[in-house]
Amino acid sequence: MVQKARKPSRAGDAAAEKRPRGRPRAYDPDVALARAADVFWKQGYDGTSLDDLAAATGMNRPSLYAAFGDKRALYLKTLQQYRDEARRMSLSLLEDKPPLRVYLARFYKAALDLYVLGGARGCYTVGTAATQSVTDPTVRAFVAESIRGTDTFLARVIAGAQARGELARTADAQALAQVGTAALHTLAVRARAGIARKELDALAAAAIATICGPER
Amino acid sequence: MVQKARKPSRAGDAAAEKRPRGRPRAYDPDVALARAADVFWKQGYDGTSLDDLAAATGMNRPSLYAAFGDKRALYLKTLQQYRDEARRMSLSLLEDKPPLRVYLARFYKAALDLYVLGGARGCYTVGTAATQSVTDPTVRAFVAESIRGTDTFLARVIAGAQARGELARTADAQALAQVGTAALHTLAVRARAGIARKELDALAAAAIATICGPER
DNA sequence: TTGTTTTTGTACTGTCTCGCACTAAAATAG
DNA sequence: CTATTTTAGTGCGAGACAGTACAAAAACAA
Repeated sequence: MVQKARKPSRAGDAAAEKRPRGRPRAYDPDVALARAADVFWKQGYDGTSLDDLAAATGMNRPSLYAAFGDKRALYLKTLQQYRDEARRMSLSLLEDKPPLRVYLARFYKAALDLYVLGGARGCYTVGTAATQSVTDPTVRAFVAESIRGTDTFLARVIAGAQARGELARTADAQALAQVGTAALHTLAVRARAGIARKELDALAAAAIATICGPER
Repeated sequence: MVQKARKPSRAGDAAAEKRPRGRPRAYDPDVALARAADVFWKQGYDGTSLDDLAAATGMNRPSLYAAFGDKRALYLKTLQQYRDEARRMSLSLLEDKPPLRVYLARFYKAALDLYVLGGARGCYTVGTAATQSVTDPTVRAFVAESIRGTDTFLARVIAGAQARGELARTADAQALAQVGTAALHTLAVRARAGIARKELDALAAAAIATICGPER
């Protein structure tokens, strides 16, 4: 699975902004990073060799080192990219200010779409980083931050809905957010265990009902 | 960390039932299995070498092979042992037929005691098997069975409490059990992320409140 | 063309790793 | 005391792996 080589762009190329001096790269760093993440996602950090990564990205080892540093540095970059993308997505689903119930449905659907893409792989962070977390303090801190980030993001969304009168004023937004995160985690684990999408959807619906109350 | 050598038992040994013919083993298979699990638990499956396992068990590689087969077979045995032990524990906490609220408090306390033992390592299955789950169908099936086992076990416990009048008759035991499992999963992940015990305890308490209703 | 710059691709080194063959040791049986 | 049985422990060969040195290639500059 080789990356499509960028054709040698001549002078009149469309989006070609001032090509730098030497031989042009044969790969797109962002695409390569995503391909590398795919491999880590499936095989885990320790289960992935540099040859696996080279094969997946279409790059050879020296190019990998030059572009991303060693295996660990590359992995950390994929984690970062994953989290950035997830946050961007979470925010974009909020743009038209939907009711909480609608938003959560979108949120879990988007997550599950990602979790079952190309086989049962679950959440990238839960499925691979959690394993490394014990031996690598940097990864551990990253995972902890990610989880807290999800908690506080959901808490903010839920508090907003509460302010709009969608939830009882007595409800504890913080606690409900943790229920939401817990649901995400169990979905992440269950998806990686190969449990069917239908069941996962039902679980997500149940979580939404727990947070928002039974459907009217 | 070498295993204590069993002293050469003479004829009048207490629990010595008919020693077999050849040279006696220098290790206890169950202890060795537990030590091996400790290493996998911390470093993950792929992150653990046979030398690591040999060092941890005090056995050498040929003895490991003779006793447990190859690395994968050994890992599967540790998974089995972990699940058996977890189930045994879950049942033993139920022996004096405590109220649901009390039982769940014990249940999560026991889980967390295990999850933070010797550093932040979380749940063995979630923390290590989930990673292997994608590439190893046997592990995947095992993880799925374990999760379903937890679901149905908690459902049975909750339904029992419901029958005793501890929960509203309208409550959905199945759904509440999934909340309970989800809480366990988020605790497993969070523990492995190094989140403090105090926070984990609070999360467990919140989960219990969600299942049983606010404390009276 | 010729030189400069940057990337690509090959090849190499030392280390780790698995799995097994083979020898040494520790026990029992007779 | 010798033979037999079972395990312990050493050591080896084949292969995987990470990381790097070095030469070839592809672009631009002049």
